[in-house]
Amino acid sequence: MKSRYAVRALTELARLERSQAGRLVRLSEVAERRGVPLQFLEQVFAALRRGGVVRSRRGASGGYTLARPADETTVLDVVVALDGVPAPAECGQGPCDQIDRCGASSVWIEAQQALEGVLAETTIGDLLRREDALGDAAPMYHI
Amino acid sequence: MKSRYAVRALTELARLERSQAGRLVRLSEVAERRGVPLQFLEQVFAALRRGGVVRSRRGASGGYTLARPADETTVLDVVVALDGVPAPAECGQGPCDQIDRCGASSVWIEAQQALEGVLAETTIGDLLRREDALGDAAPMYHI
DNA sequence: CGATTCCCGAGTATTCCAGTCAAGATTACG
DNA sequence: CGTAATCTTGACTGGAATACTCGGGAATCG
Repeated sequence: MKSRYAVRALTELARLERSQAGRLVRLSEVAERRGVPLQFLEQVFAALRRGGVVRSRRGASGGYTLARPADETTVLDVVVALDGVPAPAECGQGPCDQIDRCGASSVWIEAQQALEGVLAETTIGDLLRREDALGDAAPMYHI
Repeated sequence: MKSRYAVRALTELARLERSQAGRLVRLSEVAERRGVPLQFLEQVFAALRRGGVVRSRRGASGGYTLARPADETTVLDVVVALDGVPAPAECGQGPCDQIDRCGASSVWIEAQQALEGVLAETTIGDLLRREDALGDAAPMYHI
């Protein structure tokens, strides 16, 4: 949920980085462009920093930058940094005791792996390119 | 979350149905075997009935039965009946306005489709067979 | 120094979820 | 018919998570 904000913000960050190489990007700039409350973004980016997705420098003319190139930063990295690893397959805790022998749990595990697969194969760079393509061409199709 | 209880309960229901053809299954029976609070199961099965997954008859010697054969009842059916269709890709509501043109949203849509794919390909019958296999063979591997 | 920017912890208002309670409706069977 | 068994419904609750907000503190640059 908050991952969605993060992904969009990171895409914007990647775009700004591309146009002004070297310079750090202010959070207020991103917040304004995407219409997200600044103080909420601060909280999100703090978590992203702890997760090693972005790096920061503070003080005047400080800001954020991607820790790795946009094409090596996956959406899964972002989700893990924010919401923790998605675990719809908690086995070994309360509900899974001797009675059912984890046969029913296998679906959730497979589902989780499928989900992680998609998230791990998509990078921020991909999204930036997709956004560029949409911006050039069509009017907006609200799915 | 509550889908997990439902899937396990339905697996148990399928097993009981298999052994006593024709007879309806009491919820209290399922609840006891899986150690789930009865009144919670009632609530879950009410939703399953509205979703067309199970059928019921009330009164003495009433109970529940699968609406379709176990091999034609998918896990996706269950999840949809309980939590509604999983929609990590809400587009057209608040957060997705003109600024980002849904380029970033494509990941969530793909993720959702991958997840639905897995859930739609697994049936209650599959799970029952998996559980049987585990019961025969190994001690329990808590994943 | 002082402006700018990130950083952090606490606070809040709302929403969601697991589980409970109590009473009503329907059927079976004697 | 009457009674017991069983499903059906709806409201309710306590706790957790979520989406923010606020206010101040710390680093860095000019």
